[in-house]
Amino acid sequence: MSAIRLLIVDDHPLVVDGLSSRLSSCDDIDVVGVAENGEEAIEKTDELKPDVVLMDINMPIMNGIDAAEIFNEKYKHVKVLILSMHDDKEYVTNALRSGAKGYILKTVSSEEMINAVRSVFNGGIYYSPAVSEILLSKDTDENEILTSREQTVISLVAKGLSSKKIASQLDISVRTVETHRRNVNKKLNISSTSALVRYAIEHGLGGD
Amino acid sequence: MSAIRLLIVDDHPLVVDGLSSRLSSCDDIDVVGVAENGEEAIEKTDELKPDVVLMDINMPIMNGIDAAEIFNEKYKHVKVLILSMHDDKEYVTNALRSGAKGYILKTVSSEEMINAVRSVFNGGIYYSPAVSEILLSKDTDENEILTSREQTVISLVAKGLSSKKIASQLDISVRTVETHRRNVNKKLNISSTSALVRYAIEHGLGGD
DNA sequence: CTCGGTCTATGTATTTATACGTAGTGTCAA
DNA sequence: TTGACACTACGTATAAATACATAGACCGAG
Repeated sequence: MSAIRLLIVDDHPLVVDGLSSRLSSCDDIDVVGVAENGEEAIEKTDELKPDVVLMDINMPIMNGIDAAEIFNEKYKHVKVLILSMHDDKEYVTNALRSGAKGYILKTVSSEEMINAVRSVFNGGIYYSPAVSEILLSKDTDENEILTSREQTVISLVAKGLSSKKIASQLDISVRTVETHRRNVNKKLNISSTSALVRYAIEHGLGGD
Repeated sequence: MSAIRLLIVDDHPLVVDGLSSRLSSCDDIDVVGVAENGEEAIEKTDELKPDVVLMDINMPIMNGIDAAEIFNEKYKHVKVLILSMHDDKEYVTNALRSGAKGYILKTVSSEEMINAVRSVFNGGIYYSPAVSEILLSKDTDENEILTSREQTVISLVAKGLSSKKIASQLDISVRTVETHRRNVNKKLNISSTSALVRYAIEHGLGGD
């Protein structure tokens, strides 16, 4: 049985080098290449023919989610395993929606990461325990109780716009913006702009 | 000549493991231990006797800056090398102010990281080229035009405290807090709390 | 000693945000 | 058709923030 051909995609050379180094002691995993962003990973796939792509999300030029979608379209045999620091349900569900076969956090041990690579190679879907917990959580993700419009508004708040400017941009009245803010505050049990900005940034609604 | 005793401090096991693995091929560097936060690093120092501590900034329980300050007080012979993803001048200057002998970004190659470890061990101060550029930059970092007090105030704003609460905490009048806020807004050309919070978070003044 | 910078604080005025309440309109599913 | 939901918006009230201006006290450097 031949080794798993692994492509590592991360814009931090230290991370890449460390992973490569660590994996060099695995007989059944062969690091066939590295890439610094999603686009480069895709470009190298024909040449490198990876079985599994271990990929970060936040990268320049093309992020891991967009790349995973393309892999899912054009290279169905290539399994994407996301390696991310983000443990928000939002990120996890977006990744899986994009076709990734697994999601592990950067907090996991090397052993678990190696197990994850093996699992997805063998056709499984791998979530680290912490991620499983997030997905199975009975606690509804707060973003899911926010309407689309509310998310739009707080995203703009998080970009630093005042309610007046938001109203202008969305062509609605200031009073409507304030109502949306009030509704969000109530749903999330917060009562300051600061907390609202923080929430937005921490939940992928930072507006950037 | 004996090997450099290196202690790696990072809350991401994958990073730690990768670095250890990579460094295991260096004859002159001996990874004598790892720690997941600043406090643990300090606690292990008597036992492990590291020459150099390669340490991240953002970690639970005690961040790298606070830890570096303590190293600088209690273990002067131990050289702290910061390994961080943050390239803000603020982070760099805070780190160096805390006594760290070097600052490299997580974007550097393994070779450079190894060189950095050697440099600080040999008594030098090491900045990666990108960091040097930041420090030599003619562009004044906005944080540098904020007074210490102003930074304190906006840090608390970013933590979600109202001006009234900040006044109470700092034992000054609300009007003084407002004046500080106004001065900051003027210097940074912003005019909303949301933009202020965002600025603070993005420039290491998030108050966390 | 002088001067600049920082911190503190107040007067005045206006705008903005938070919060309670209410309700019309449109859409969609049952 | 009805009801639920989302979006829109206003009345009322209060608190908080923004902005302009001014100035005293203290400290440190020249």
